[in-house]
Amino acid sequence: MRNLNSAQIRKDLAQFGEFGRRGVGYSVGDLREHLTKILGLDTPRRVGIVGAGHLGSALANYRGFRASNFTVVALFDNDQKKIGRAVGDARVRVYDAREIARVVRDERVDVAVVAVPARAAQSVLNQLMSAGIKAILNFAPASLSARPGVKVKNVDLTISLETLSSHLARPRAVSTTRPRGVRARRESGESGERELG
Amino acid sequence: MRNLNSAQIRKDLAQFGEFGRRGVGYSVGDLREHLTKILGLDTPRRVGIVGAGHLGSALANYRGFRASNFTVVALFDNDQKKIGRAVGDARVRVYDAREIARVVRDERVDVAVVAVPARAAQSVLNQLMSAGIKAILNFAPASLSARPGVKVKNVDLTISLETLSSHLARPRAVSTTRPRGVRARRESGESGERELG
DNA sequence: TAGATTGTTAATCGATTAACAATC
DNA sequence: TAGATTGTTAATCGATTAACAATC
Repeated sequence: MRNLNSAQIRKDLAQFGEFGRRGVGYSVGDLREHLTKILGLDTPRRVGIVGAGHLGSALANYRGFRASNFTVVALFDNDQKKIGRAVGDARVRVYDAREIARVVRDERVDVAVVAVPARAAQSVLNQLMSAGIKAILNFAPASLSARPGVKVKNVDLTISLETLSSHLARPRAVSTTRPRGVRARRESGESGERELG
Repeated sequence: MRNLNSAQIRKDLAQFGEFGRRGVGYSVGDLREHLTKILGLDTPRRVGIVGAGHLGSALANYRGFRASNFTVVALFDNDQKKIGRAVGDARVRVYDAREIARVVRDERVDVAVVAVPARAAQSVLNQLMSAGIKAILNFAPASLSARPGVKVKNVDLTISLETLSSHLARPRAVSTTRPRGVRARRESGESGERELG
């Protein structure tokens, strides 16, 4: 966890303009509005999910989106048994994956999610790029190549677990209330070679 | 994307010991082995997933774990209809969530995944901590409080989408092959005020 | 004017890169 | 010895923090 201080926050905010008034402060409402806009969170986004398996279905029903500007407007699959059905509580129906281009246009999909098996992921990405999608969240454990101008963000669940694993491997990262004397310092291996101070 | 150079890699590696031989180089095999160990990826980890809904089921069947040291050994749910069943291709059966402590012990679970609705997440986390779990991956859109020594890593799918959204908001991040003359520089708003050089 | 808080410049700190001695 | 490549020190760069003038 990194700590911030007031100077840094003031400086960072000033990068984007003068939002505050000297001697008075910042207007919370205005600041929130500005930041939302800067981060591109003011525009509602329409999400299309490719793959109506467990993961795709979970995402279509994900409650975390409720408070955000993201709405899932389409699910795609190539399994005829799933096409036309609704998934869970989601209002959205499953479209044939061959109709990606048409549905993206009709439903004005902004952002796509790839939730298909790894072997199908690149092909799906290609279809999405052809359909004009510029922002894609990829859950498939595959490294995909996108053309310039298209942003692919990979969510690799293995990597998430691996960072936890390194925590288990190094229990010295655990916080302690023991005073940091010579002994503690030596154990943690922190710049013990500093001679002054 | 950050670039690394050889000096930095040498320095970083040297932090953990002398893995190379001057004049010769690094042994790829040895280096890989060392790094795997340093990152704590040498020990097989046994994963327990709480919540056998769409997300939990997706994770239990996630192919990305195949090449890793993670094995899903238990699924938990409080839905009697699910308990005792297998989920998808996964060999693992669903246990009663009330048995978390016992199963964690019997199955030697190292790492837990929380894939339950937000309202149940803190309570599940508490159970996992009581059972002695020290590393938890949380998918619920809730900010949980863990006691010191317990590492909770949150995977917030909304945040992942939001970073994509900011890409859509700022198309100037798109790479271009156009030579970076005065015009291009002014557009991208990069330190144009530098006067020397 | 006194007090408060921003925007901004100057000082500090840490991380990256360059340079080079040590080693094979 | 000449060539190559590491480990490590010195130089550079950028980011964070401190200080302060501008403003209300």
